[in-house]
Amino acid sequence: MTRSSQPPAPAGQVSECSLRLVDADKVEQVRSRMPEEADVADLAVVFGLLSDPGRVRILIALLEGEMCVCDLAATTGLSESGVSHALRLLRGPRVVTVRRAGRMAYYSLADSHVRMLLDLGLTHVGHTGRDRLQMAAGR
Amino acid sequence: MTRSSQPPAPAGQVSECSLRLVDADKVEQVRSRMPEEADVADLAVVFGLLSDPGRVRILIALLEGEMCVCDLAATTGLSESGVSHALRLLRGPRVVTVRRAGRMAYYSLADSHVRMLLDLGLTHVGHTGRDRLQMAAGR
DNA sequence: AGAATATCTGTAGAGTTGTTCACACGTTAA
DNA sequence: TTAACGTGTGAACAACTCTACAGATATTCT
Repeated sequence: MTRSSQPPAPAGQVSECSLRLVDADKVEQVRSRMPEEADVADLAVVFGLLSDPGRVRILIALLEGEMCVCDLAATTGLSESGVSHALRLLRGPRVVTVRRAGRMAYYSLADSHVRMLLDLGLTHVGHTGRDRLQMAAGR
Repeated sequence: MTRSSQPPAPAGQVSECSLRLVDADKVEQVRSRMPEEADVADLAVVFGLLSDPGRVRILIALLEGEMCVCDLAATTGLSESGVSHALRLLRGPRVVTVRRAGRMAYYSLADSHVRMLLDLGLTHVGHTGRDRLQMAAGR
C-alpha cells in the first residue's frame, strides 16, 4: 500500500533525458499545480488504510459511534487480534482514537474527513438509495 | 458498564461461536447497517487504486483534463511503461477512460466521484498542515 | 516495403501486506 | 494471591503489489 514511487523530477525543467512530450505547455501547467511529494505520499497512505475490506468494515462500524475491540470483532467478522492489528494501523495517522476504561478500549473515528471519504466511496460503489450512513455522518 | 455475560445470543444471529460481546444491541444495529460484502470489497478496491503515489499523481494530473501517456509520464516522473500499467489498473474499474486517436491514447477521469475523493483528500492533507502523518509513531 | 513512433503486455524478482498463532501486559473478580 | 478477562504485540508465512526490462502490437512516415 505504501510503496514510494520515484518522486517527480525537480520542478522547472520539464524535459528530462529522452522523454517525449506532446503538449509541453499542459505538462508544465499540470506540474506547477502538482502538490508536494510529501502530500501525495500522505494521501496515498490514507487511501491505503482504506484499501482493506476488514479495515473498511471497522471504520463503517465506527460511523455509528465508539465501539470496543471485541464488539468490532463480532461486527466485522475479524478475529480480535486482527481487529487490534488493524486499529493499530489506523491509530498511527490518527484516523481513530481510543478511550480506555479499565481493561476495555473504546475506539472512535478521529476525523470527519475519513467519514466523508467513506460516504463518498460508498456512493461511488453504487450503494445508492436508502439512508444508511447519512444520519451518522452528522456527528 | 455492560458486562459481557454472553446471554445465548439475543434472537438476531449476531454471531456464532465463542465471540464475546459487550453491547449486543449496538453490534446488531451496526451489523444491520453494514453494506453488502461485495460493496465493501469494491470500495476497498477503489481506495486501493488510490493508495499508490504514482497513481495518485496520474489522477491529480488528469484533474486538469485529458492527457496522453507520454505527457503523463513526463508529468509524474514515472516511466511510460509504468504509466501504462497504472492506467490499465485504473481502466478496469472505470476510474479512467481512454480516447484513441491514431497511435496516441488520451486518458481522462471517468467519474466525478473519484474527482471528489481526490479533492477531499487533497484539502485534507493541505489543511492538516505540517502535521505530517507518522505511520509508525502511533504505537 | 521498412523504420520509427506511441502504447500495451508478460514476466521475474524484490519488497510489502494481511492473517494467524502464541504469548505478554494491565485490569478486574474471586 | 491467583485466575480470568480484554486487549496489544511479535514472528512467521502465504499472498499480493510494484517496478524494470524485454518484447509485442498498432499506427504513421518515408
